[in-house]
Amino acid sequence: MKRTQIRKSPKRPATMAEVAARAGVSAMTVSRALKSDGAVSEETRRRILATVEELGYVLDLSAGALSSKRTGFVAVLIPSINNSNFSDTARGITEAIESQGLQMLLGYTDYDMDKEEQLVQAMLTRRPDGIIVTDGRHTPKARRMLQSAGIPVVETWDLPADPIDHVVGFSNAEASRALVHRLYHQGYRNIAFIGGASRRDTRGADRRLGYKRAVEELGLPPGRTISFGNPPISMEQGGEAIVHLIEQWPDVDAAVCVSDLSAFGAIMECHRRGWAVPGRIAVAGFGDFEVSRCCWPRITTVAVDCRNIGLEAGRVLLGALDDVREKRTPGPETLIVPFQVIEREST
Amino acid sequence: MKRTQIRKSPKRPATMAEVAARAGVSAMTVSRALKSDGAVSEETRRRILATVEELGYVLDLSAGALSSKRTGFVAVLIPSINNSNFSDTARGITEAIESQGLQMLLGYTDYDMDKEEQLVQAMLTRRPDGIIVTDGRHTPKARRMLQSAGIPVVETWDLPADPIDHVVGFSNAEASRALVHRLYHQGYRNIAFIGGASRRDTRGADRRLGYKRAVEELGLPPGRTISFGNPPISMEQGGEAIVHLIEQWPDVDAAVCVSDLSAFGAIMECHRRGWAVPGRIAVAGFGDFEVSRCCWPRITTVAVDCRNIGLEAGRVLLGALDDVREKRTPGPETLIVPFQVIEREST
DNA sequence: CGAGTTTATGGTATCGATATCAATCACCGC
DNA sequence: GCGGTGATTGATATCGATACCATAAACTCG
Repeated sequence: MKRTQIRKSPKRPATMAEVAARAGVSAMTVSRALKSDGAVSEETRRRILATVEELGYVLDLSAGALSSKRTGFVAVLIPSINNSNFSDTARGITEAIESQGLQMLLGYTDYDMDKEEQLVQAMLTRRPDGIIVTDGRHTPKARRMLQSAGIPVVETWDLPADPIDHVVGFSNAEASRALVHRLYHQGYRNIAFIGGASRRDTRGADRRLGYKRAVEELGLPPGRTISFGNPPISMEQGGEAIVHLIEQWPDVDAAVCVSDLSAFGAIMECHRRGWAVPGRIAVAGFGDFEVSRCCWPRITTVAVDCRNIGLEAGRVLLGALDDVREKRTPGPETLIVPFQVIEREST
Repeated sequence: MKRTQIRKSPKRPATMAEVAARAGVSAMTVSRALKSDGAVSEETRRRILATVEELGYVLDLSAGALSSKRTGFVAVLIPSINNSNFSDTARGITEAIESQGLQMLLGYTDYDMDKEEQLVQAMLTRRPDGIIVTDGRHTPKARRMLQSAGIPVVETWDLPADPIDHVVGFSNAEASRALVHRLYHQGYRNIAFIGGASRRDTRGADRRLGYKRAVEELGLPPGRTISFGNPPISMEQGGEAIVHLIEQWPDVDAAVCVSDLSAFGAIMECHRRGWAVPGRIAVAGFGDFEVSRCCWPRITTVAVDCRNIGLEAGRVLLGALDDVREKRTPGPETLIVPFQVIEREST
């Protein structure tokens, strides 16, 4: 037996059916009126929109997602939200996809592959239309889930040897190598590396790898690396590290840091101790953070256009979604974005 | 006429019904087995989880949300994702809610009320279980939508005169006022304010207001304020501003900046020009960013525990959600978080 | 002017889960 | 051995939109 419930309470939000009834049309017509593409006469649309306004109706996309099989979500995993490089990428992604009515579902992995795996699972639970990750390495299970999710995947900030699907990135190792070569060109011969030993920060590990390759190629004294705890590496840790570095190898004349933040911390510590930068030791960073452009001495670094990585990743994803819709099946796309060594006063 | 579709394609993800059929139980039992609380015998659960694994089944929450009328989303609006104060708050919120299986839906307002209004609308479309905003002022329409959404609302980073629902924040004006008083106590008498004139950054405007009140109370020369463009304010802009400031009022002995970032930029510019900080001019900031603790001179600032604001906002929201579930109806909660003036070498 | 096409709209099935209530079964105490 | 209690499971209706197809009206053109 079905009983009609009569409620006066305006608590329960209005449904599309109610709007339809009130406007004297079918629910389907209301649905069309609320999409931009829907073919509805101008007059009807006006009437419907007025009713929507009157009832304070808000479309329920979670219901729409179920029937249309498109959620309009793009899952995005970044290592940390506090790192402005990654948040710039997230912003770029947002800019690229919001014009298509897509919305970002953001998660932080804390530089941890296991956390990434959990997040991939949690995100897939929301049935995103696509997913963008900030890494080229994953746990086997995460990889499997990404592959079999049946949605476009974009790996960014890396150039994986064996991509899952699409890629928008650059080689952290190559970038770091280029930076060391530049320092060599400037005349430095005892070059050390600070950071990047953590198993967690794979991009940092790649940068260290590039450093190692470079010192080998150039015949410089190898093995001068200092590491510290888990990412995210702080400015303070950069300061501590450079002190250890100079204690351990007093002849070093340049330090490449895994990121500008640690480079900045290192330089400030040098100031406090009266070590001239670059007189006593040159310091370079990675990432071209705002602080590096603004501090004194300004920091030599590797610049990548982080926002652009996001824009391109979003663009590639949109393209892939279009391909699915149009039943085209082009192969995965790999886009290599440029990096640039910027020489400043710290070296 | 209905035709049975036989597909070999594993493209289409498995459904709960398929898992159920394969495990020889009903869909309802699968659903229970996948929730932690569900009452299912150990033996059945094991069998179901094995089948889930075998088929690579991933729960579809977007379908679950429709029937349970709970999406598990918490919408969070922050002014900018690149500002580590706000991203720390977002991180705190995530920490607080993820234990309850809730997920954050993040949006950036770009310090723009109109954008906030659009975002509120877009977010409500996803039917979040609650919403957290980083402001106490909103467009009339945004306010109306928040009020009538029928979900708990938490306003943070502010103490609105007329709260919508719950509040977790502090008075930016009071904090700024306290900072000026501290400078006065240190002996500064010609104190200026940099930033915060934008109609967009209401927190910045409040800080400027607190400054004005303080100089009035203390009988100091008023009106020494410099503003610059729209937020987010950059380090570079802080540098430009302090130059204008000193040109315009050569007798200023201290500058309060709307944020640590502009304070840092100002200090660096002073370095470049050979103006001693604090000898020629003292500089204070707001927000206790990492750079202020690490640079030299370290920057006097107002510290707020940003992550804690997020944790508390999350906690308040969870409480409110519990209240709804248990049909309790306590009044809105207002939690005032402390701030602290930290005196360092820049003043 | 009639066949063919386009435009606007509605009816119905369906997306994939969960709420709710009912049914079954084992076990317990007296 | 019987009613009662709690644990486990299932059947069915439903959440609120959109896809898909059908239909009616208006319009096009040789």
